[in-house]
Amino acid sequence: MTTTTRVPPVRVPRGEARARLIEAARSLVRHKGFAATSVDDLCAAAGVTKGAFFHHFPSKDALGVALIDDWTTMTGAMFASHPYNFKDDPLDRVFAYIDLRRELLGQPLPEFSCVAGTTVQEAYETSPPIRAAAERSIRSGFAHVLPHLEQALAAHPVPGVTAEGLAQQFQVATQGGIILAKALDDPAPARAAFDHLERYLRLLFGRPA
Amino acid sequence: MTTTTRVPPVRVPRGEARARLIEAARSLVRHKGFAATSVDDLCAAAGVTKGAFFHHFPSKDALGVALIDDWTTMTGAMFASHPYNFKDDPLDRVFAYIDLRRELLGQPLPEFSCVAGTTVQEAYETSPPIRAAAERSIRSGFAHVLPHLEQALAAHPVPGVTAEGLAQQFQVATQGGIILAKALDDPAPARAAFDHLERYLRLLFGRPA
DNA sequence: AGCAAGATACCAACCAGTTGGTATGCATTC
DNA sequence: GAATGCATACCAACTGGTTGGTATCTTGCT
Repeated sequence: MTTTTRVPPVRVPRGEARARLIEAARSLVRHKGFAATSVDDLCAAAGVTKGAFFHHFPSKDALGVALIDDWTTMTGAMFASHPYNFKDDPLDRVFAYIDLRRELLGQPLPEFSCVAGTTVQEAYETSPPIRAAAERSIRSGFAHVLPHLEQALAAHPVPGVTAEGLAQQFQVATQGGIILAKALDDPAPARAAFDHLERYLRLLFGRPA
Repeated sequence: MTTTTRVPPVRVPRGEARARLIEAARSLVRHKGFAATSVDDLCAAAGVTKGAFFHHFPSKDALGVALIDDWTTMTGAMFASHPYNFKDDPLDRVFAYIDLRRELLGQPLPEFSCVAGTTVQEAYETSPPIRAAAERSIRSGFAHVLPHLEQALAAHPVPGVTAEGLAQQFQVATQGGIILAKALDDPAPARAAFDHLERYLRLLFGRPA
C-alpha cells in the first residue's frame, strides 16, 4: 500500500482569490474574448476552485462587471500618475499622452487590447450590467485628455469643435486601431491612428510639428 | 382516435439552407457575438437541421469564415454600385462616401455593426482562418475610398500622408465609432467620428465646408 | 464560537460534432 | 424517353464532453 502522500496543491494565499480571478480574466478575455472564456478556464488560470469563484461573484456576468471596473481604475490610476500630466502647456500634455499611447503599442497585441472594448462588443445587448460597466470605462477614458483639451480650446477656440467631442476621438482611435491591428495582425495601423489624430489636432490648433 | 394530422414543418426549400444559415449568422453574430452564438441557435434561426449545417460547413469556424467573406462581397457590391462613385471630383466622392456612412448610422445599432470587426475581436488569436477572412474584409473596405484618395492626393499632395494611410482611418473611424456607440448605447459618437474625419480631410486638402 | 473564505462534489442543460439514413436532381446509357 | 447510377442536399437522433451554477462541507482567522 503506497501512502498517497497528500501533496497539498500550491494554494493561493487566503484573501487573494478574488484578485487572482480578475487578473486571470483580464488575460483570458484579452486572448479569447469573454464568451469563449469559461468559468473553469478562469478558475484553472487563477489557481482557485469553482467554489471560490461563486463565493466572490454571483455569476459569470458579475465577474465581467468587476473585471471592467477593475480595468477602469487600473488604467485611470496609470494615466493619472504619468508625467505627461505635468507639462506646462495643455496641448503639450495632449501630445505627450499620444506619445504614451504609441509607446504602449510596442507590447504584444493582447497586451494592448482593451478589456472594455472587447467585452462590450460581445455583450452590449445580452448583458446590460456589462454594457454599463463598459460605458463607465470608456467615459473614464475621456478624462485622461478632457481637461487638457478644455484648456487648449479655451486658449484657442475652434468653431464647431468641443473638448468632449475631441476626447471621444481618442477612444475612437484607440478602439478602431486595436481592431485594425487584430485583423491585419500588425500594430502599425493602431500607431497610424494616433499619428493621424496628432496631425488633426496640430491642424486644428495651428501647432505644426 | 384522433388522427394527429401530421403538420409538415415549414421546410426550407432545397438549396437555400446554406444562404439561410449565413443570413441567420449575420443577424445573430451582430446581436450576440460569434462565440455566444451556438450552432443550434443558427439552425433554429435558419429553420434548418444540424445535419444541414454540417453538410455545408465542416465546422462552426468555417461558417464564420463564410459569413465574413459573404459580408465582404455584400458590402463591396453595395458601395461599388452607389452613386457617390460617379461624382466628378475625387474629394467630393470621398465626402459623399462619408455622408453615406453617416446615413447608415440611422439604422438600429445591431444593423450597422460590422460583422468582421465584431468577430475578429473575439477570434483573432483562436482561429487563424477567421482572422484572415476579417483581414480580407477590412482590406476590401479600404478599396471603397482608396482610388478617390489616391486621385485627390495626386492633385494635392500632402507631405507625410499616403492614400493607404488615410483609407485606414476610414476603417478606424468606422470600427471605433461602433464600439463607442455600443458602450454608450448611442449612435451619436459614431456619427461624430465621421464628422471629425471629414474636418480632418478638409484641413488636409484645404477644402473648407 | 462565529463567520468569511474557500474546497469538493455534483447537476441539468447545453455544446460542437457524428451517425446512419432518406429525398431529390442530374447525367449517362440503352 | 425510360431506367440506371450516383452525387448532392438534407434530416432526426445521438454522443462525449463542457457549460454555468449549486449544495454542502472544511479551513483558518478574530
